[in-house]
Amino acid sequence: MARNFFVGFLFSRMERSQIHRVSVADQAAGILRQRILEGELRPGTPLPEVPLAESMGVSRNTMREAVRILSIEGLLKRNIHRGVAVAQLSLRDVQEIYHLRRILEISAVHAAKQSRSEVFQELRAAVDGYEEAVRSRDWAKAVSWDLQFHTLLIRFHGNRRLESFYQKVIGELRMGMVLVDRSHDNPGGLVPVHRKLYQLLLAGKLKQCAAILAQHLDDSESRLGRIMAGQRAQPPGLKPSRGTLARRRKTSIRVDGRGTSAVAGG
Amino acid sequence: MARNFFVGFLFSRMERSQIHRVSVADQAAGILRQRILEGELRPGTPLPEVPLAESMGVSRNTMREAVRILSIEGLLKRNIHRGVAVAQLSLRDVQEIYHLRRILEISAVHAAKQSRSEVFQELRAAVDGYEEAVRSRDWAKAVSWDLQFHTLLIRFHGNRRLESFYQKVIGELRMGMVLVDRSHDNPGGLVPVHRKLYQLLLAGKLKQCAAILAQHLDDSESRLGRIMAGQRAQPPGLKPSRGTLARRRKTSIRVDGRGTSAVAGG
DNA sequence: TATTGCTCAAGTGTTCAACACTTGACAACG
DNA sequence: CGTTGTCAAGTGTTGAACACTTGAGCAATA
Repeated sequence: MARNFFVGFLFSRMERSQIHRVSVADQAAGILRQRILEGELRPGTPLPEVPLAESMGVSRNTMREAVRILSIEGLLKRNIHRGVAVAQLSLRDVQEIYHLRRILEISAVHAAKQSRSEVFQELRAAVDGYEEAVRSRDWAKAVSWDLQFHTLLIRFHGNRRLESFYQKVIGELRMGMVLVDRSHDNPGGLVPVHRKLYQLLLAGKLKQCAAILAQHLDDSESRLGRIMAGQRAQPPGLKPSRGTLARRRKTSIRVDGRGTSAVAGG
Repeated sequence: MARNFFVGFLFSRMERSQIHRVSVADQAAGILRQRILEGELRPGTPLPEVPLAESMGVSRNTMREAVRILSIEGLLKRNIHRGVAVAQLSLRDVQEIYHLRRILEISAVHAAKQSRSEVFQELRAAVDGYEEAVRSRDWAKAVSWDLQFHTLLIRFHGNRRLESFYQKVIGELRMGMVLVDRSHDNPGGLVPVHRKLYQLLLAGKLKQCAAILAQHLDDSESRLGRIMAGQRAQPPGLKPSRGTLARRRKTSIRVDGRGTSAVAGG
């Protein structure tokens, strides 16, 4: 018994989660998620099961599990017997998501006082990283730091379920943002706002911080809404609606997306 | 064209959703979900894939899809290579869930004014149904009406994502509640509170309503917490912890659960 | 005695091949 | 011009198969 105590002490820091033990389906879902979130697979892109599975070197059943995961997350849309496609955010979706962000982030700011300081350190890092990314004109990274900042706000709630839900919602939003052409947008202007939010938070001026955050979210929403409205009317001579799923030709999946994607932060 | 108009008119009431077009995996997940939520399958119950699939007459792959769905919903817990089991709520989980309910329901009450009256009708029906169920001592139905009332509150947000998230969370809570023995609890006392909430809502006294709701949620949480704490110490002569998954013997699944389950409302 | 190593059964993770069914497109037809 | 077959492509589902992990029992060992 005494020996067991020492053994337990010595090995108490070994983390079980370090051991690479994730199912193939989860890994496939992860890869696909990354491709979608990075804009390699644009919204609306159909994803036939067989070539998709082959392109990743997994079986069709395993790929179906992966697809199931992502469709529950909202990144893919399944139409029964008609296949899956990368989900497309409507304007109403964007409104819903920003409505959620207002509820969750603002209440998070109000709950910020009793929290520990580690979150503040990470917030500071997010602001600095954001600024650095904008300075080097790395927009993909800038968006990441931007959303990271807001995700950290949610941490003030100290609620795992809420965090994962928020993460999922932000994922959807990010997917919707990839269709925004970077030339239309300059996310660099949002750095001062984030810095201001951080300073107010640090000073404990929560009401003021919440007010500015609300304004910030309103601005972001209307900006994204405008861009999406313009984007939707972009193909000038075409019919406005081609149905939800464009019928796929015999093309294999375009692993090369290489779009000029990304950037319209929040 | 004119013909098409008439045809469209004649068939406009035929609902696409009526046509039985749900995948088998979804149906299996639905059945399993129902069994869990009704307490037929208690928290901690291991669910081996093969007999489970056979008991529903579906293939193992299909059942794996169903299991995947429910594990994402949080109703099942998957341990890799060790099988799945009905999830068990910890006290921390309960705290988290009630924290969420406070955030979501109270802000919903505050957003209640600009909403339509149809929600009020349904709220009224929920209160009446609750009272009726308590009068006839049908506790399962009483819990349903109780949770239905709170779900309707969320409708004031008018946010589909939020509604489905709340639904999921309530599902988890309900699963946790099935281990509460009905003899320890009398949910009938909560009818007046619900009626009061409804009346305040109808009168537009939102702040007062929110205050009572907060109190109500606090009470429910501490009540459930007390019961769970007592429940956890229930098996007196046994070791307190047998690991997360009790190792299964060669028994087939007990399709007959027949526990004296349910009832500790919110 | 406590530890180590071995074996074995049970169960999960994953793949593969097959078939039924649905869908959309195209051509033949009235 | 609208309707009706026909057909290929793709999904939904099944069943069997095999590799691998896990836990438990049992013997060998120091």
